[in-house]
Amino acid sequence: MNASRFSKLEARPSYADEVYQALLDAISDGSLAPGTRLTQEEIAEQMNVSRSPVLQALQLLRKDGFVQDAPGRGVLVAPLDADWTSKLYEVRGALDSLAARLAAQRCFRMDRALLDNGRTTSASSSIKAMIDADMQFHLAIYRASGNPLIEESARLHWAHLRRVMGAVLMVSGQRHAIWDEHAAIADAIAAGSVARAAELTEQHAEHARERLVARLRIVLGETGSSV
Amino acid sequence: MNASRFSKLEARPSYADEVYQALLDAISDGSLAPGTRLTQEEIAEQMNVSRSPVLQALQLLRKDGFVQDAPGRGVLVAPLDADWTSKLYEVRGALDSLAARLAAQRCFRMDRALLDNGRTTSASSSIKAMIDADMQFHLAIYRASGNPLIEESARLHWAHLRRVMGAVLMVSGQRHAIWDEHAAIADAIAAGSVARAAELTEQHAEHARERLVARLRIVLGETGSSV
DNA sequence: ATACTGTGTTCTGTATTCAGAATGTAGACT
DNA sequence: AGTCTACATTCTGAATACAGAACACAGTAT
Repeated sequence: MNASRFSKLEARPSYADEVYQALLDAISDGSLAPGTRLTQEEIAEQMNVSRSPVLQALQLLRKDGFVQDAPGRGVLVAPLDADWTSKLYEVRGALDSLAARLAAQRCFRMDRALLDNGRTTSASSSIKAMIDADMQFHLAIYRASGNPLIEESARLHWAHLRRVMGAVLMVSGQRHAIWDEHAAIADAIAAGSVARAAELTEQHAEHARERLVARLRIVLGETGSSV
Repeated sequence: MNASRFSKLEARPSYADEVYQALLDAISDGSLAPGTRLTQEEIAEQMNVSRSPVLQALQLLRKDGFVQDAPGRGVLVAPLDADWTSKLYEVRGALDSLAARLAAQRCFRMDRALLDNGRTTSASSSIKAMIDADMQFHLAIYRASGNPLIEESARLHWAHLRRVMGAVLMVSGQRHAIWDEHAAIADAIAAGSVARAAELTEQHAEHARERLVARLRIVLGETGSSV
């Protein structure tokens, strides 16, 4: 068997991984609402597996902060928390800024389609498409940074943010402002302006944080900020 | 039962958590050398539990990058990797810088004992004590930042770094330079000099990165840098 | 009526069993 | 001798079985 004519078939992901992904998706896109009670048996039955892989998946999700231990009765899809989200944005801002700096050092030229696509989706399409375009833009920068750890962390952050974004239903006017900022960031990176790219990115994260957290507080019926 | 005379007994951590911690400690402090093969049965027997909690613990550790899937035969304690470590330091630097900025905004006055303690340990004591003092210094800043997510991420980073630090056996001269930098950072934070604290911290992380990664490459017998 | 206690139900985490995949080894064949 | 195949071994991940903790409810005593 010298002729390597056969394509490698990728290893089947374990059930535990699949359950993890399925739950993560459902939680991120809001189809599992914050506060929902989950039991291992329920999930196991619905996905046609035993409780073992479900248990493992839930442990992973707990570590990531997507579910909490409910008092005694199963686990809870983590409720939305404005303070926590605000702090998550702080971390994300630092990471985004780092990624922008690194990408600018390489004068990364982003595919303009990402920007164009973002603008068009922000005008018309669904919330989901808007969030997705947003994420794709930032993911491109993470990848361009050459540091895979950034994307790894950011993926988790974005899963959390998707949840919040979906819940607060940003209006398209705000979305437009976002893509102006995106364009400026892309230009700075392509021009190799390291400091400027970092600064714009930090401001962008800060703006996004303010917009999002303020709206989240309204949705949650919170009165003031404790942070 | 109105008199609350009884101290709450804390919930017993699950076996899975305990196995996770025990393995994490052993890997971080080097008693489980990089490249060591681990089997679930071995661990289970040594810790007097069944394979179930061990499996869960290993999944967690795999997600954190402390172990890898060995080809077909068990898992492997992750080998040290200079490039990867370098990138980890990039992320840590960004987070440290953020923490320093936030701590400086609050003019956090650090307990001088941490600094004094660091200097004395760097002169005489064991490697372990030196690393510990280093970590305690940075942990204090993370806590002072008021953003618990920073400490959460950083704990993982430090577990990785402890491994590397232990492996390269820094000489005490370098250690001394570190505590000069620490003192300067603490001063800047206490003075509320946000920008300066951030800058010093970033430089500190960069220095530490260069020192550590260079030594690691020597230990690993690598020739050049691909980053 | 109210407060307390005992019991049933529910759900988790751990142990145990089971089935499948990968490696190593011995033997057969050229 | 070298190579291929069949089998034994080893190890994992999933399924099942088991024991203990937490809540809910009912019944009893005051």
